[in-house]
Amino acid sequence: MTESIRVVIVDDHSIFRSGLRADLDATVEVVGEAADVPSAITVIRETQPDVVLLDVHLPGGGGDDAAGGEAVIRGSLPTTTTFLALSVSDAAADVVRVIRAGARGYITKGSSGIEVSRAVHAVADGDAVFSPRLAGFVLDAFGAVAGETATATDELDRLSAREQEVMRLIARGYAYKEVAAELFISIKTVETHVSSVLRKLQLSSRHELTAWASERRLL
Amino acid sequence: MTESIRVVIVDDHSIFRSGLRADLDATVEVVGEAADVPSAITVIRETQPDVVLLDVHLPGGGGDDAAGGEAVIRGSLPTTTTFLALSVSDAAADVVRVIRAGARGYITKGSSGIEVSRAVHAVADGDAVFSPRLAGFVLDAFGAVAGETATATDELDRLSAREQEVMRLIARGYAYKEVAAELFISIKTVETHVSSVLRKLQLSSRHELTAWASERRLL
DNA sequence: CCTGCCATGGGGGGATCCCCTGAGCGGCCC
DNA sequence: GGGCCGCTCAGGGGATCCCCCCATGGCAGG
Repeated sequence: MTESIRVVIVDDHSIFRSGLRADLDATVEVVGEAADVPSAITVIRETQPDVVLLDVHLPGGGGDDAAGGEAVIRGSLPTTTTFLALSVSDAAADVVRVIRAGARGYITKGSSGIEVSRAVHAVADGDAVFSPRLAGFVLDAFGAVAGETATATDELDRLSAREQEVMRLIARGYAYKEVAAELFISIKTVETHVSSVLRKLQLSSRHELTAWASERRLL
Repeated sequence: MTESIRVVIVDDHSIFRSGLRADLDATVEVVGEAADVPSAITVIRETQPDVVLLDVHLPGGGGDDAAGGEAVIRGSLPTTTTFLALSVSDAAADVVRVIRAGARGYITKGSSGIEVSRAVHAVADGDAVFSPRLAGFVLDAFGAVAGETATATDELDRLSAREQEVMRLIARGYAYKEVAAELFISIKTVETHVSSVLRKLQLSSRHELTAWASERRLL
């Protein structure tokens, strides 16, 4: 940890590479640079850096899809390589794509050298790092994954245990007779339960019930 | 940024607080400590720290729900306060809960003082930081959010423009005649489109269609 | 003991869904 | 010009959905 961290900078602007190289502090050693995807792969293979600083808008992805770069680089290298994405953009689509391509962090180019150095250390340790404007987005998205499940409890416990069973099956698209077969009860009983569920949740059809359950991730 | 960052440590183990205070580097100034939720609120109000280092498993949440603490603290303070969660646990449920409570980062107690210092600086700048074991989890969850949206395009463009229109309305729970009124076409035409959609997507009912669209966040 | 809630079941009926067959019209491509 | 496809519309029919009425038995609370 006290040793310097070896990084490779991949960016198509040489001035930006120089600036980054100058601003990174003493604990980060730049062992290579590349301006495009093919040379990046070569440099990374040769130098085996701890972290790759990767510009999001690399040319070479082929046409308007200016961002196939990460995936290509990623797919051409051992998974042990760690990426930290640099971008002028804070668009949601860019963030998602880069993260899916395997980057462990995403910071904007407005960051100072000290901030970049800190982020480099963090991802070298395996941490995930996101710049301020992106952090909110990522956290919101993450929280949403399991989030609404919590608030649904309030309305959900107004249903009896049996009604909840029926509700889940109905919301998944089961027909009444399928629910009946699944729970070993009569179709008429299923109808009674569904009516109760719709009344208690103030819904008017099984379609709305599906949407309701879907929003709350009860499926 | 070159000034020291003022932090408050909230943890029910005094030895851990002392260790953390000793291990944090010179750029971080500990201006207060607390061992439980009520005193934490008081201390934070008085000292107005830049960052609050918060133990996840604080007692005082009331009974087995050992984690209501963050929400209580969070709800009692201005939203400008930034939280960094510390935990021995890397359970998914803990992470989700803490993030939803408003923490900007989550690191494990196995981290060194240097690592904690670095994380404190990061969240003070507005970054989001996650420890190695948690990073993978968070990134996976995040990627999943928008991941399926991308792959849905493949199946989605097999539908004609009109079919997609009808599909979206149907998936939202519109009745056939409502779709017909919305699109100024006959109910029979709607039926035809729905049949095509179901056939092309290999589904058998509008309920499954709702679930299909919901999973891909097309609503 | 009576009232309320829950789970179970039934009859009936109108609305809706889903599929079948069939058809006309306009555009695109070879 | 002749297929091929998409958009439009129609009739009919069986299955399903959702509501109305109703009843029985169990179980908890006032």
